[in-house]
Amino acid sequence: MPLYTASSLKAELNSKGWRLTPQRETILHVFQNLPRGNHLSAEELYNVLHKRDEQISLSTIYRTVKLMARMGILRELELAEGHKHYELNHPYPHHHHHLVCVQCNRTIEFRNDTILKQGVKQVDKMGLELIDCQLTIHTICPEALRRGWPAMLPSNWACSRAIAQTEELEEDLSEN
Amino acid sequence: MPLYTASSLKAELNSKGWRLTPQRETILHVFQNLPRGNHLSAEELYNVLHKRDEQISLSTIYRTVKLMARMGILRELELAEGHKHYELNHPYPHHHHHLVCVQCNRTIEFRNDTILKQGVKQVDKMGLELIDCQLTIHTICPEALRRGWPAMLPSNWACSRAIAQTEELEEDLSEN
DNA sequence: TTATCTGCAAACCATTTGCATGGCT
DNA sequence: AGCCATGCAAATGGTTTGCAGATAA
Repeated sequence: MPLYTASSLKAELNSKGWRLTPQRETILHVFQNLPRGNHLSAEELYNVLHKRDEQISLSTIYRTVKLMARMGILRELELAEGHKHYELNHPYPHHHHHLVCVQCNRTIEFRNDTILKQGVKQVDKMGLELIDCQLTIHTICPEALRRGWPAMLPSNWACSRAIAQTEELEEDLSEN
Repeated sequence: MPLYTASSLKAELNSKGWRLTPQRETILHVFQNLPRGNHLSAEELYNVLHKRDEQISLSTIYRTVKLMARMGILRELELAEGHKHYELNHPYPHHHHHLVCVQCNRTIEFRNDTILKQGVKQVDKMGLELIDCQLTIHTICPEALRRGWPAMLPSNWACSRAIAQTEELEEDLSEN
């Protein structure tokens, strides 16, 4: 299931003059063990590591995560939360895309093989190499629509999904 | 050709309790008159307006551009340059997607009707409303590949496309 | 008239960077 | 040994926000 073992990661890094460090290996493992559908921001990754007493500096996290994204190991997601998220770049058939509500920022994953095929076709046509291919669909959820969206009332309005999301977050935080 | 006239924009804004201001009208016009394939960051838009002596504050630009993106009038692009770009959200058949080189950040537009169709299908299936649908393909250009990419040497390496891009930029700047 | 909008300046905050130390190969 | 990587702290820079005055509706 893991796409990379320590040694295959090492080989790929070394082939470019880079090194396999404990930090890089640890970070890869975190992503490999992340339940499918989850993605982490740099800070979230930092916190996950802290709980495990495997402390890695934020700088290193930012550097590693960007390196791995450029290598095609991770995928960089821009999902409207104001910061980037990362996840393993799964190949077919686990490759997927994202749908984001512009009001509540809730993200929904979906698979669609046709899109990946079109991406590959496009890249082939131009003689390029594909690193990542992601469709992002911006929508408004039904609840927001019902309330008369678009209405930008960030301080005193949120659709029920956004509220549910906030409550979930607060529960997570209070668990510690 | 323009998707919105002053009055249709006004109608859409007013229907949500918002207002048509000279600033909003001006900003829409800038995007409507932008050659197809161009996109502007907030700061670029600010500079364009300054040259025309139609000064609008950066805050207003940020607020307007975000509002219009949430309304579906503009599209927010994340093209790896470290800041967001905006362009008119053209409907079919002018709808398009982007391809970005992870080394030189050069962006190439391409059209692919199949992808938009899949996006619409996906959203319909879930009973949602589509605001925007954009495929972003990350690649490495042939020049970067030839030089042994991936190799992260930001200070002393750039593929010829990146250099060409820089030169273009410098020419643009020296024209004033 | 009143709620929205603008402009300004200050605040924010995710991300980057310089540098000295540490550690792969 | 030599070069790459890490950690820390400071800097960066795009974007947001509070507030008072201006202005659509």
